[in-house]
Amino acid sequence: MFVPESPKDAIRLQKELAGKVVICPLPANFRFLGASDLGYFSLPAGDRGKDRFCVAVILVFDWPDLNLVDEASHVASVTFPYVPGLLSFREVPAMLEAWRKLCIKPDVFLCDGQGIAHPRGIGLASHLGVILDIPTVGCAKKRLCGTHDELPLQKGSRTPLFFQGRQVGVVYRSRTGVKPLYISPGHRADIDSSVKVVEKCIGKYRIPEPLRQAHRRAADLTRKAKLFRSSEILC
DNA sequence: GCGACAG
DNA sequence: ATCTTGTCGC
Repeated sequence: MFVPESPKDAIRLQKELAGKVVICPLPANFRFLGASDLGYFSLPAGDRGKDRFCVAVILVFDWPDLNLVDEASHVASVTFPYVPGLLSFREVPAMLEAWRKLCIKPDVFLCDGQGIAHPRGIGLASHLGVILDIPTVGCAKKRLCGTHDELPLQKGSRTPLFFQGRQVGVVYRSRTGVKPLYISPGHRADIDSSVKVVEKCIGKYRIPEPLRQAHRRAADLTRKAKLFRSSEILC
């Protein structure tokens, strides 16, 4: 039951995995930070026009300089539908394949999605962290669940994100006037150290630099993969 | 029953 | 996420 057949099975598995999530400070010192993202594409009209694929990308940077030191990617077919709260079942499989291809395994991993700021306490970052048993941090561009006070427009401002009476993360304004980020621990991380890592990754833009670069790489590879597979079908 | 709803 | 052109603003 590694890959659930239905959303119902997925939720059952989530509740099981949620019990394995560990909340503790991230390593005080570490050498490599990983960041991942996915791109999706479908083939042009035709018999297989509805097939969906995804490209998972993982970038590894040295810390705290953030120079790119390794990279891996993997193309796979999408096997699970997008359901809010079940995103990890769509993205984790391809991510694990990309992880296998890395030469340098990062010490801390940044994910494009929620950590424990999730209805069942196990968003994408937590799920991946538990499966690989590595420290992960969730950094989402939108809120999935929870409530919070209004946030000042100045960059650097933050406010706790609460869910069911307890703090699950932080809403963080990475740049003045932009929409905030939703930061929460994934696995083997806590709220404070998660925010600190993300904070140190903010460059000139809203999205932390490692995730931003992973996103660009994923977009590039997705475009290439689509062209390649399209031309293969024509032959 | 009516909204909300990561990517 | 993805499909898509121009366009308002710093």
